[in-house]
Amino acid sequence: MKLLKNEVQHLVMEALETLGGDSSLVEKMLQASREITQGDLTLPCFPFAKALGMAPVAIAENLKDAMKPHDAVSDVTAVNGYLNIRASPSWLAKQLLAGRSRHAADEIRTDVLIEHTSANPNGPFHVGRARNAILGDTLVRLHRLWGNRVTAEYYVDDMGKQVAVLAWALENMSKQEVEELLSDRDPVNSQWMNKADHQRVRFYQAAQRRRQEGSDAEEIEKAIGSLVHASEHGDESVLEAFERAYQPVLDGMLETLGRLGVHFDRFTKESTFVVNGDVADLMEELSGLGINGVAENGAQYLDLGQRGLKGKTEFFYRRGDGSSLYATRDIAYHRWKWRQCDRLVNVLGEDHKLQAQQVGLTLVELGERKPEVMFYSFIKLPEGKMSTRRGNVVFMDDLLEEAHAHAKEVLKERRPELSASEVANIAEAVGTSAVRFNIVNVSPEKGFTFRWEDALSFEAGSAPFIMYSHTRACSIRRRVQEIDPHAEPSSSVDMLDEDQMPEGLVALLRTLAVHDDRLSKAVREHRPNLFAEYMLHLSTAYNMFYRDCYIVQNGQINTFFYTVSELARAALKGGMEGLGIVALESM
RNA sequence: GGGCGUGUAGCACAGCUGGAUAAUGCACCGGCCUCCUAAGCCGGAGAUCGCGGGUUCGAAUCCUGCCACGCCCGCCA
Repeated sequence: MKLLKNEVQHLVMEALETLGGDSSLVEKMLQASREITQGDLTLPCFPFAKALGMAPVAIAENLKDAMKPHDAVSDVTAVNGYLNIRASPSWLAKQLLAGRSRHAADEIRTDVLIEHTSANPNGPFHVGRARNAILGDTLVRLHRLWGNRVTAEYYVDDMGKQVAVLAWALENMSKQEVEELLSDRDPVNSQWMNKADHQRVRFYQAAQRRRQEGSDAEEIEKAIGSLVHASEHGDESVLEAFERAYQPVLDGMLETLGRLGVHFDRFTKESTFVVNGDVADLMEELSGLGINGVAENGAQYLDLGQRGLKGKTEFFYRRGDGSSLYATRDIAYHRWKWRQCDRLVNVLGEDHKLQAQQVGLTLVELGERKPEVMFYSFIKLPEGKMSTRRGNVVFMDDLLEEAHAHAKEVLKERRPELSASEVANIAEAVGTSAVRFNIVNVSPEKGFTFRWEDALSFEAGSAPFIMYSHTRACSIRRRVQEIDPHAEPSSSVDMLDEDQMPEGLVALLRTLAVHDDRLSKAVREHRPNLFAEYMLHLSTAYNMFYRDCYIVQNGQINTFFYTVSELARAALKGGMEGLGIVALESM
């Protein structure tokens, strides 16, 4: 609790100095209490024992007695060698009501560029890719909640083999031929028949099959090879043909993502840096580096082993034919990105770890900084790995439909009086929010197994749980305004005496007070799950407050409670937006 | 074979820059709707923190060995 720490750290330091202890350690050691029931800040006294020649238990006791009283502190205790400091709830309330709980502006807000998703535009968005989009978009939103200026960027892979296969198939195969080749597979869900990503992926899949099994596989390979070659040398007519092939697919994917609340500020095409010459310039510059090496056929690489890379140390950036590689273009892209931000973050699957290291080391070699990377591990199905080729994928479009349908069922049972359009609206919000939360709630580097029952769970620990708390706060506001249309939250209200404050109120005040502590950590360490956890705590705290503190009773409005409720409502709403959960006012 | 990551109640997940009785949810058991929405609240039970060593006053947390799982080790993207 930084709010409290700012206030009392010097008191703890002074108390420690009276015992002759090294107060410079206090800054680091005075930390949020692990046992929330014990207090808000805790100083473990063990590290001071040796220097003071005193038992930790005695140090804690002495510190307790030496601490000067302060408005912000309601209680200081010494337990088992820990000095526990509890914030005064009424002091907390005053700070919160006066808007002083936000971290000070000394924690700089910056320009951040976050690249995420960047999936190849060759087919519908599936759940396996969802982690990138949802984590990335959440990170974007959390940075914005914190106050940073953010550009969310999608790097479009508009050249190379995958797009070439798609373009070739659309040019050279008929719809009928495609369906014949794929006759052993499930047909396109009729609901998505007219969605270009679902339509065109069939061409891609059929072409893949012909490339592998067809009698003319060799010729096809040749044709595709020449397209790839042309695109890599910046042939604009080929690149334009590619774009005509993938753009409708990308649009379909973005429609799906939009339904999840995932949006981008900018799309940057990979070919940009080939066409504008940046890649050629870059390769020229790389070839002049001391760690440059040349293979027999003229291909070039950097020996990153000399810069500490383990395992395979040769990093190839130029083929024997002189063309660039994906990673080379990525480096050109990164230099371009660095010219427009202070902080650069990439969201990447764990399969990109080596490549990210190569790109990072090369950037350093060129005098640039490494980007920050949020890695996540893949989503798998209970049956095993997801694979487009084997056809065991869950499309995001289908998941969202399921989630919507499930929410609708729940809703019909709970709120039979709602109209069809209200039901549709709420079900969509609940369904998409639940899907997002299910993914964002787990730590990115942990493996994730997609289970329908988890994705569609609406109970405690889910997005609807948070949404529900928020609607309660909204409902209360509506009631207050019905009673008195001019009712306003007020920062100058009579508060309850500290000893009369109910448990739920105190819990809520304490939770609101640590909002920025948790947000700043989530943003700094790119760990959205930490903030998701906070939002669950906040919702629980609001529910306790709701239980203990009647804002409207016998037609009378309790302005203090109402003010606290409104603070919580704002925090809930802001936090929900930060997580991409739809903040409904009624559900 | 080498590199990186993960391993915490039946399941899922937090805590990991060393500190108290390892937090939370699901499932399980028991209570709460004449009272601001019960998608809620209260209580109960459930954990050799993968296994073995080491460092330390103190280890889920740090070091080391082993085991299991994932990812990578293309002049692919």
